[in-house]
Amino acid sequence: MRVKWHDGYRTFKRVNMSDQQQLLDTLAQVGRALGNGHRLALLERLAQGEAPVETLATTAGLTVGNASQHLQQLRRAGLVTASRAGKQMIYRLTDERIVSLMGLLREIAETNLAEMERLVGQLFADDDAHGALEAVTRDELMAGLERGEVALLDVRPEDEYSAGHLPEAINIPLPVLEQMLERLPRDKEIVAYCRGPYCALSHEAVQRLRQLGYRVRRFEEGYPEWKAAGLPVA
Amino acid sequence: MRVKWHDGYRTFKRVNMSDQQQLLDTLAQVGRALGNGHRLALLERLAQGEAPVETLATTAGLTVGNASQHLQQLRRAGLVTASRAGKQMIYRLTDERIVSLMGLLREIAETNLAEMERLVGQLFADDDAHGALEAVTRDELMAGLERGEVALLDVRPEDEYSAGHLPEAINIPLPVLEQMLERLPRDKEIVAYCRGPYCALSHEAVQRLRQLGYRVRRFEEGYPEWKAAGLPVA
DNA sequence: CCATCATTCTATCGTTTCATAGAATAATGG
DNA sequence: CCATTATTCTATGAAACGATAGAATGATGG
Repeated sequence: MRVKWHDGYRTFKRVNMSDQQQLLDTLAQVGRALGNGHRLALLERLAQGEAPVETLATTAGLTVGNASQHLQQLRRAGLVTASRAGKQMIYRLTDERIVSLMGLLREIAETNLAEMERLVGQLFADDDAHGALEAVTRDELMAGLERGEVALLDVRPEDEYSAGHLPEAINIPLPVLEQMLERLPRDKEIVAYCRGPYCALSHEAVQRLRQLGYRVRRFEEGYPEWKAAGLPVA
Repeated sequence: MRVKWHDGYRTFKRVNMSDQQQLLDTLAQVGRALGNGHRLALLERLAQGEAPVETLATTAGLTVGNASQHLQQLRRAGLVTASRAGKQMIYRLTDERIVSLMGLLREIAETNLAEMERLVGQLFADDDAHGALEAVTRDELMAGLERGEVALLDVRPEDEYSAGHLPEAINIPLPVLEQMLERLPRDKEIVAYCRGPYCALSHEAVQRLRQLGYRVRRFEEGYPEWKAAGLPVA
């Protein structure tokens, strides 16, 4: 029973292999897809919404060719699909649960890896320097919105915002923040969010706005987590 | 800022790398740990309960030396910890959530990989041959136990059973199944379970018991999933 | 202290992964 | 049909991974 597979090596190894081990090997293929920082960056971008290769390459800081290769690998692992739209190939996540998978991976890593704690600490160091800027939790945010006490600020690029965002959120991409301050109300607390817990955009936005005298905090999650939790999006 | 790391290559690459990418790279380390079938087999065994290296090596079908290396890798990824007990090193999962992580990985793979479907189909082919032997769901099982209509059979090796098992379960390791039939009631339906959805032990047990005329089905999950769901264990 | 047992460490070899550059393919608009 | 644009494919070299065998370490029990 020689099963045709992606390459000769595996074909050889899989001969006479228990169903069990074959299943685990196939699962491992999915694990391997998560085993590279650049691919995780691509997945994080895809969690914001579908996108063509060039966009993905740019946000992940890769050459187009290299990004394409990583995307093929994600495709073989069943994590993304692609469809053609004119000259462009549009990639998207196959499954809403992939966001949960990455979230769980993150939580486990944060709990059990010292290195992780160090890096997260570093990411939050600037916040602390400005005086205990705790991130806003989901419940807090929802309560604040309910009472009309907070304004939501989405600092992601415009294309990610328009692919989906939190209800009522105002979009000011970080690079043009200072040029569009008139969009922000001065009488409410501002809560900034971006791509997820590790996305630096909202950290940066909070720092810059505080320097300008705004009352502003960071939402501890991002758009993908909000959406994956089944909460309403626009 | 040259951070000391596991090897020279990474140290070099990480210079001037964004916090962002460093975090994703560290996460990727956890992903990579899940990217090998043998390591997944080790994790599956560890989900049954802590064990020394030799036991782990045997159940995963590895040499002791090789198993040790894989375990080091899992340790570096923060997925397992080890402690010495006399001459032996006892390994265990660091976190209950790792079972959920593997479950989610499995669900996503099953939905999105054709190869996965094929292999699962193969695993279930024998059941179907004997006439639509649907696996028992968790709810069904709980209802059946409640009404006292089913007897639970744990076909895992004795050491895994004694590390924890479903309440009221009778343990008959598969290799000695025929020698211990007197432990099984003949007036109830028997539900067999083992290590998890892909574990072949309960499949095999069901086939052999049906040949002997027992009314018997398979539980669709295993001990780790039951425990991870917060249900009572003995 | 020595012999034993369990495990880890080290060196090695073959295979795989990753990034790069450049060729090939596919759709579009003249 | 040709030039352009977007993407994928192919070949290459450097680094990492995985399995093996044998040496080294660490705890135990005489």
